[in-house]
Amino acid sequence: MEKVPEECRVEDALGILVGKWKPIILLHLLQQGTKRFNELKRSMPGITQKMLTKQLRELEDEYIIERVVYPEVPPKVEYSMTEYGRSLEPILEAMHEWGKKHTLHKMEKMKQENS
Amino acid sequence: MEKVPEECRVEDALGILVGKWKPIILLHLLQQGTKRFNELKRSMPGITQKMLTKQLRELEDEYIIERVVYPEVPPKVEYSMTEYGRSLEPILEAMHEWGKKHTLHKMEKMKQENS
DNA sequence: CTGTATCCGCTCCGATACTG
DNA sequence: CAGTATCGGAGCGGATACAG
Repeated sequence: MEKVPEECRVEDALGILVGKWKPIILLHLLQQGTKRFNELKRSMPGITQKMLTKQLRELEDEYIIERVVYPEVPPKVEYSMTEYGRSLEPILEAMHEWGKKHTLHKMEKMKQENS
Repeated sequence: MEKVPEECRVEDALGILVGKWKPIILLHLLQQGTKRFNELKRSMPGITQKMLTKQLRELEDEYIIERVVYPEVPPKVEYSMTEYGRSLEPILEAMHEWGKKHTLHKMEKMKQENS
């Protein structure tokens, strides 16, 4: 119960999840642990190297994922969720569940309107 | 326990929350119930009429908020959360809490890196 | 009071080519 | 293998003017 509404921090979480490929990247890393750059790329048909790199960098900058470079030839880079990043999992799960329901809910509503 | 990863619906929820002013609009309507267009506008310094209209329409299209027009002169339009829209509240709350922690977490990390 | 209509800069994202 | 560089289109959001 607050007299003065606390400042809204929803955007801080939102900003991290926003990006065409970020939720799916996080899903892969959460479900399958450590993955190499090309493994991720192969598991996301349609993504370009540029976009994968960009989204991974942004998640890394927020300490959500970790990037480990192995100084080998050919190069090998592994990505994984940080312990901290895993704290997003309940939110992603909640959004996924809500999203599923919403898809159905919207179909219902639109059927009603077109009758 | 699923063999085949279920299709990701995080985006469906994400898409609804994305928009520069949407979280703050939802916050106002959740905390303060029904509000008129200009009440909302006054409570969001910086927003333009065009943007407020646009974001409200998008939320309405997703059945998250309800728009009631009173056929008066001057016009009177009231906005409120739908019952359905309120199902987003736990997610918004979770994102808000996570966002607060993230702000602190990031400050810590950046302090470490600059030392 | 509650909107529309325009114009316009900016960022996101895709396509493509190149590199160590 | 894992990137970087460049170009270009599309859409978001701001400023401003107009309308019922």
